[in-house]
Amino acid sequence: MSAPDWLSASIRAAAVERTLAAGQTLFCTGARTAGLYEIVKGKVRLVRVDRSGREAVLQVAAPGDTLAEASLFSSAYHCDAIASTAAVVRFYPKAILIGELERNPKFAQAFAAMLARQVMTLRTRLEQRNIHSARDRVRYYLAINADPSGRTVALSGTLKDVAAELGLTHEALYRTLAEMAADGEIERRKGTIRLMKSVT
Amino acid sequence: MSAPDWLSASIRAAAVERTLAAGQTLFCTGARTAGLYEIVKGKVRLVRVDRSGREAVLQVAAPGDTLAEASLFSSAYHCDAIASTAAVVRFYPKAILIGELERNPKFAQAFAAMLARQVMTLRTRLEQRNIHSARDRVRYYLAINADPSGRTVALSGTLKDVAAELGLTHEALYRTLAEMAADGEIERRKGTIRLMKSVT
DNA sequence: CGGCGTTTTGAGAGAGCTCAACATCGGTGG
DNA sequence: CCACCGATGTTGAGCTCTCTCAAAACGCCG
Repeated sequence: MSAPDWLSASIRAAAVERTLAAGQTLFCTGARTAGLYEIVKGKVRLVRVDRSGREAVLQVAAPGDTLAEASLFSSAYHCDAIASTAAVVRFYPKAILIGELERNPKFAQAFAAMLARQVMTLRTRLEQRNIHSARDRVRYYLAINADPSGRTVALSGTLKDVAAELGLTHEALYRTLAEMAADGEIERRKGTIRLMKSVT
Repeated sequence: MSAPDWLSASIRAAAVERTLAAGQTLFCTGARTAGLYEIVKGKVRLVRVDRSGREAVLQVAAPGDTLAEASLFSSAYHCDAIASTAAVVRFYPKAILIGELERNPKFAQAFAAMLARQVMTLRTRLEQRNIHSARDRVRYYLAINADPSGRTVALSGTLKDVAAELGLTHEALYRTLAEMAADGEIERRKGTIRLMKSVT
């Protein structure tokens, strides 16, 4: 969720890089936890699959983000990690991180802060899921992902991906965006969306 | 999310207790963060209110749980905390905790572990919200909140509260429970629900 | 050019939401 | 002790909204 400025040089040295093809699985639910990953390139999504086969997207990690931080304290992964695009990840073994956590208070604090940010992000997503109207949910998404000017939103990946992240079917998202564009609320461009109304 | 075994005695000493009436607000969104709270008695819920007035329940803290941990690293609260019942909370000032975090690696590690557990809990709730069928969502809730025997679930508070936690209207929850009882899937008793089918 | 995945649009149905009425329970006060 | 009151619990009916299934246009890449 943030550039890993909290990873000290000594830890970085112990890291191993790994390349993933699009669609490749990094780890599965139930597998023993080995450590955490930092995304170097590409996108990796964290999902859980329920028995009906639906895929719930828990997180989409972009370069600089880390994956599976929580699993440091757990013996098995609780989600599947799948590369959305071709990707490169850096792997940090669990034992080294835990050792650093015990020895280096600065690192421990930074790590805790990172987890705290994750908690807030997840809460925001939970709040988003409470919005029933597709249009309001899209508005919320746009508001959160808008660039500092609050005027444009860069779309991460395909609209289909965005739909999954929003918990909508892709059809519902297409329709909603089309309506919003027709109402002049947004303007669609290649890979970005311009907000015409300022976000309250 | 866990008994605060990670709070050292010296920190405990600095804590202040406070009593809340049912419905009373502990803190509001946007207020400057003062520290975190431990629930001693009663229940306090963490909510966000969207512009349509809907209340999204982010967490229901019971005795032993802590509230607003993430806000240690943030200058303002991001949710409202409201007592669901009459409650007693213990307040731990931010400055003391941060000091301890820097000085005591054991504490920092325990704190990080607690946050990691929160992250997993939130992900589970996010997954739950992805389930569209009311019945499946209730099943999921029952499975998660079942006691070790996996046979009975103690209802925390009113069914209305549970409905809010599940992201359902209370009518939908009532109906679903009635149907499940009619189908022999559950048995309803005062304050508890017995699962008749074992959870897969 | 052909194939595959994304993007679009259409029509229908199901499921939960909304509004509404009523029952039930617990507490309060006369 | 009983009437009253508010909140919870319960059930009914209609409606809206998204999901689902379907089909077609578009864009990208080999």
